[in-house]
Amino acid sequence: MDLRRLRYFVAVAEARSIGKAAERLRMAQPPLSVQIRKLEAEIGAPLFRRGTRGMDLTEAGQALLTRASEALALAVDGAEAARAVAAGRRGRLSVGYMFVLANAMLPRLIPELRRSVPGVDLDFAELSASTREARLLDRSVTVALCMPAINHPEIQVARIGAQRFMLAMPIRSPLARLGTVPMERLQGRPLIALPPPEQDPASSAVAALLRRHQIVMPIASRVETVHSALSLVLAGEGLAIVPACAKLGAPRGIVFRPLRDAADSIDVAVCWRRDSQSPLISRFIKCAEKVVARM
Amino acid sequence: MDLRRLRYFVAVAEARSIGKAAERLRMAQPPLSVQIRKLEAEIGAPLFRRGTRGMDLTEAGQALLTRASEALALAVDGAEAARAVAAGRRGRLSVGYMFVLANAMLPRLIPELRRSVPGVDLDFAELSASTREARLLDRSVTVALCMPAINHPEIQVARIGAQRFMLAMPIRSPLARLGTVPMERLQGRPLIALPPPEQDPASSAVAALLRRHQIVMPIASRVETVHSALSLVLAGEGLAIVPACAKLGAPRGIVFRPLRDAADSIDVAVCWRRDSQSPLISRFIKCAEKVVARM
DNA sequence: TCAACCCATACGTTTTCGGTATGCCAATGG
DNA sequence: CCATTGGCATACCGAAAACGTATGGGTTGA
Repeated sequence: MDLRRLRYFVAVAEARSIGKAAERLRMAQPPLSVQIRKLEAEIGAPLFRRGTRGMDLTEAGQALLTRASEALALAVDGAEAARAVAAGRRGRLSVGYMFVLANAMLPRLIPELRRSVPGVDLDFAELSASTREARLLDRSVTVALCMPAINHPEIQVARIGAQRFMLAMPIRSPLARLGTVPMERLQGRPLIALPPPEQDPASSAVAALLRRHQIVMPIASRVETVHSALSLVLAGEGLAIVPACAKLGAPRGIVFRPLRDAADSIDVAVCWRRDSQSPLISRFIKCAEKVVARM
Repeated sequence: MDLRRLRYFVAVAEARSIGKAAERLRMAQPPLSVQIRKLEAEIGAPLFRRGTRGMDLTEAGQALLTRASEALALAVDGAEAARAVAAGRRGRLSVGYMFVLANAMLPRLIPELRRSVPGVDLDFAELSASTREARLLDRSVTVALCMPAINHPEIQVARIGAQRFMLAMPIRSPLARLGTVPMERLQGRPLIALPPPEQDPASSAVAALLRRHQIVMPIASRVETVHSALSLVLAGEGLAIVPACAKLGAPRGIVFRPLRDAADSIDVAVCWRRDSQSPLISRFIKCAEKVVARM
């Protein structure tokens, strides 16, 4: 069963004549006649009644015609759909994100994306650092919004901005009086930490910052997310060092202060599989850059 | 866009490997590899990611896969549907009939047909004699139940039985006393006639019967159908000479009597276009014969 | 009876497809 | 570190299929 034959068949059925159909198909009449007879031989039944004034579908031919037209349409539609997906005009863009970042970015990012990639299904999932990496690798997400970037040979990274570290504390903490908190004031105070570096690279940036200033902060608790950390800070369990964007959506009663002499920041990055060459990725990066720039 | 290529593509996508797919397709690996690359060239985008352990669909490939599978299924289904119609396993059988006959036959004919041609859509239409002929010729009905047969070079006929002529009269008519009515008793009595022979061949059979016995009956009325004739008979407008099957469904107050010395009968026939070679027609004839035999 | 129209057949040419042989690359194992 | 294995890609050749030109045959209509 050959698609060319079906195309010829449909043309002849519509033109009700081999000659007319051959003209429309830009070919000579005899080979078309041959192809139609071969199709009839393949089906095992006549598809046309040959009259003296052209061809006319038999009932079997009509049964074939409807399905053949559909099959043809599906084939060209399939090719077009594949091209559209390859060109980024259609498809799915699945984004893995972390809540701290997304809370600040998504409200602007989503409309930006809808404008930039119309016709593409968007799909967002809040994921922990290690899950983001895993789901990038198994391709169940297309891109991940990370802070900091994922470090993995298969994963490619585009830095789209940075977030300064801020100290988060309860509003009635004595440090809250200061506009900027000197690093040495952190010495010995309890820290609400994120999971250790092997699970979440964010905490290694904090650790590096403290180490550089020779500050030791005992770890009062380890929590999964920045927002959990802020809850413990509010409860007086300790201080947290978090990216500036955590301000958005932080509970009332928490204040944020920059750390004096510590211009440290943490990279905001888009990560994706090195072998995913979808044009949606660069479009996503452009959108994310634009949103981060205005944060 | 070639259906073979799509078939190969689907096979490779399912096997996730060119080698495995080639095995399943009973062909060597290199030509399959070539065909896949040709398909990718035609689409203009890679459909697979080539890994060291086989092939994996890209997003574009997935978009193509769903449609390609559907197109393949439709193509084979189309071929099968055409074969089924040609073999009479599916299709449509459109029957044109006259009410007198159908009234007696349809209740048995329809179940018979459903058993004989399951899967075929049945379609019945009551049509006048001239309309039956016209709609056979333009193929809007497949077969016609006629009494008598249609006479036309393009139309083929199978005689499936005959109906004796009966005299229909009001129950209180003096002739009703007789078990059999001698032809000479009809002389001069008013006749309720059907349309003239050029419109309905049935009336020419009646005319021939009367002429042979040298009976003249003035025509009191011409009506379209046998049942209209019976209504006028009931009203006392005249007598009617009708096929025996008219008894079924005749209004109360009408009696039917055979005509003595007149074994005349009118053929019951199935008619169809000479060039409609559908196997449904012979099945229909068999069913109709069976039903007529038990009338 | 002739011309026009339309489909079918015949034959030579060209395109395309499939098979075999072989190369390249990465992962695996001693 | 080298050899082996597994998988896809490339090259070349023979075979099959399709297309075009030329032509035949049947029907319609002037």
